[in-house]
Amino acid sequence: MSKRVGIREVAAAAGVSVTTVSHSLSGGGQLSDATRERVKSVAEGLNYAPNRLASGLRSKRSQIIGFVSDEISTTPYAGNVLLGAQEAAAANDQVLMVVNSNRNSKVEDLGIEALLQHRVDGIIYARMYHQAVELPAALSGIPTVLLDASSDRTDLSSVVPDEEGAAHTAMEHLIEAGHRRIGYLGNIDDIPATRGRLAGYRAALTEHGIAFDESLVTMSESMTAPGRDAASRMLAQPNRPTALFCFNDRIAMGAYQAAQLAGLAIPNDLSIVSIDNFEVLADALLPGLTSIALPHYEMGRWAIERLAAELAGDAESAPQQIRMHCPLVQRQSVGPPPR
Amino acid sequence: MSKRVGIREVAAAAGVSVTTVSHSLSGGGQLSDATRERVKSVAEGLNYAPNRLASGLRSKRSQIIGFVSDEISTTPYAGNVLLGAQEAAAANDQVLMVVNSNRNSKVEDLGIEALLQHRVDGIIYARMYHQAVELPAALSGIPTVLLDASSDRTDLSSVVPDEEGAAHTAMEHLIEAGHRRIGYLGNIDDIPATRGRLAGYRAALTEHGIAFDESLVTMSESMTAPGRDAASRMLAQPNRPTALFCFNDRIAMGAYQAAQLAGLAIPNDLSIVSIDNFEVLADALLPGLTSIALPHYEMGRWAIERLAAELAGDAESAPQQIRMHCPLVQRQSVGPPPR
DNA sequence: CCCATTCCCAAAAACGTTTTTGTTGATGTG
DNA sequence: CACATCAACAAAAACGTTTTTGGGAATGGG
Repeated sequence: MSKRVGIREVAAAAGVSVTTVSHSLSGGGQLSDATRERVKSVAEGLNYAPNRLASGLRSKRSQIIGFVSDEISTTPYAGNVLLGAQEAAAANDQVLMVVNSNRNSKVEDLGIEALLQHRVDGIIYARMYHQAVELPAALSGIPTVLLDASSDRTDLSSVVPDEEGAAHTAMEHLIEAGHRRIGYLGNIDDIPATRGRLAGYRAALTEHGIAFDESLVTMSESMTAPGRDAASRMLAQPNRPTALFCFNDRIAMGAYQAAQLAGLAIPNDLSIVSIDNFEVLADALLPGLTSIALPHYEMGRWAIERLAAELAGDAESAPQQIRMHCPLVQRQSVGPPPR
Repeated sequence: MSKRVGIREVAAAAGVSVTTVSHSLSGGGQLSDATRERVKSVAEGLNYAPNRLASGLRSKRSQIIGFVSDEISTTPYAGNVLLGAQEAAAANDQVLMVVNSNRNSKVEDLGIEALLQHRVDGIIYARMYHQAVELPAALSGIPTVLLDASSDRTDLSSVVPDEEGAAHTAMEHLIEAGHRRIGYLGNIDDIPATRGRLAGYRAALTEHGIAFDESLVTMSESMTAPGRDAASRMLAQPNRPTALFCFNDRIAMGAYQAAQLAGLAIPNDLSIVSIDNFEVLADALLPGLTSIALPHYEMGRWAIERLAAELAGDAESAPQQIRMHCPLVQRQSVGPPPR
């Protein structure tokens, strides 16, 4: 592995010009199939691999996709998004260059500038939870796809979880199990998930002819302790709900603790379903927490594939803003309502 | 932003040659400080930014660091490692290209090959938990630093957590709180952490003149359910321990559940400390779980900095294999032993 | 005052590809 | 048979830098 073999060595070995080698490998130009194949096998035999710096320089295609996210630590979501993106990229002969802003727009601009200097072909602009964003100016002029983020730009493709559908699925599951009095432990932040999940909750109730009851809805910070408090208050009500739909797994964990404090067994006395499918929590809880999964891996894949399509100019289809389905992951926290 | 300005535009604007521009910006060559400064300000004014593909092609320095890991999803550790690495890289004017093998060596080889084609300057070969690795052949010939991984290669730098020290710190904390009968809920896998943490447990006991007691040590899979079972068995013993040191947070969560089942309150009846500082769990548990943090962010930083030093040929210091300190993060799961 | 340094800077080559433009011999056409 | 067309390939230019080599003017020493 002392020195990588270049296109000229291949050309010499095959007895053709470098032009022919380049065309053979890229499928361009007009060559006889015979030479094309011969060159290919010679290249293979010499273990030739292109220098992407050189090819990118000339062809204006670096085969690098920039991935900028706001916050890569603190959540295990990032890993799945990245994994999906990377696997899809690999399938396209692309590779990911990642940059993290840590929620600092100065850092973000610097990171994007670095990506641009490296001539990334396009950028995935990702958030670690669904939110509305304003696109940084540095991104004008480069193909961009939004991931777990939405904006008012209709000229950009984006993918976010179907929040309303997720809540709806969760509620359907509880209703099918026989529950009619279902509490919602909601979130208080002004983010799309807050609105979407509440809407899904209400829609499912309406669909099944269940009246909406103010007293069955609370809003709190989406963390364990506030969730616990909210759940405790709700469970202390005279006509307590037989099931709780939680904004996310952390709140659900608080609900578990509240149930324990109230002496209620899950799922016999109380059913719980939530959103996140945060496996380390959901699997670890006793009993296992039934939860709606956010499609992080799939969003990662979709974003890359969409970007690839737009880069290919392929089927100059209009940009798409999609909301992705969120599947239910059943564990043991849901049962029929107590008699 | 229609067209990025190149070095020749800068040269023209400054009234010098491209050579001079290149030297001015890189600090090379011998130029008068006057021209150097003038060129710099002209470049700045024109908003010049180098094309890294071109500069890398000629200089053989792409300023890209490859990051290959075995498994980027499933754990939130990856994010912190990546964050540390990326921040350190940014400080060196480098950027990260990430590739994930998903534990598949074929995929790994392909990923490494892609990195090599992009002419990364060096590679961080990372694992998501401390383990011994055999270096893939593809990595011979490129500067490499191991992260959270150790090998028998003494010519490679590596950084891993100080497993024994971590266990020792945890034990010191319990012993200082007054505990003498301390159970260890260990792990069963054949990995460095298993050996190191057990060694740290024993060392701390010995240091404080506490006899090692077989019956206070169990080994189980490092997940919640097995941890719960192991803890239950241990707590059912006649002379039960007053504190538990857990291999990791998942087992600790099992211990919490076992304590609950046994009617023991934490920390009044039972103290618990573990290793991982897996915040989503540790913060969410009631009471908060005191845990030793694995220095993922710091390992990420160190690996990049070490790699940069080796790339610079800087202080041709020998490769270093270091074990990094793991700090204690106190929450509410430790108290004095019951009377 | 002449020659050798030294100080600045510019011209040209190089990096490894892709793309554009040329060239050659074969084939078809009227 | 002269000419246009075409297939198959090669030569050369180009991408935007960095590095190597060259060279003129100022400086210093004898």
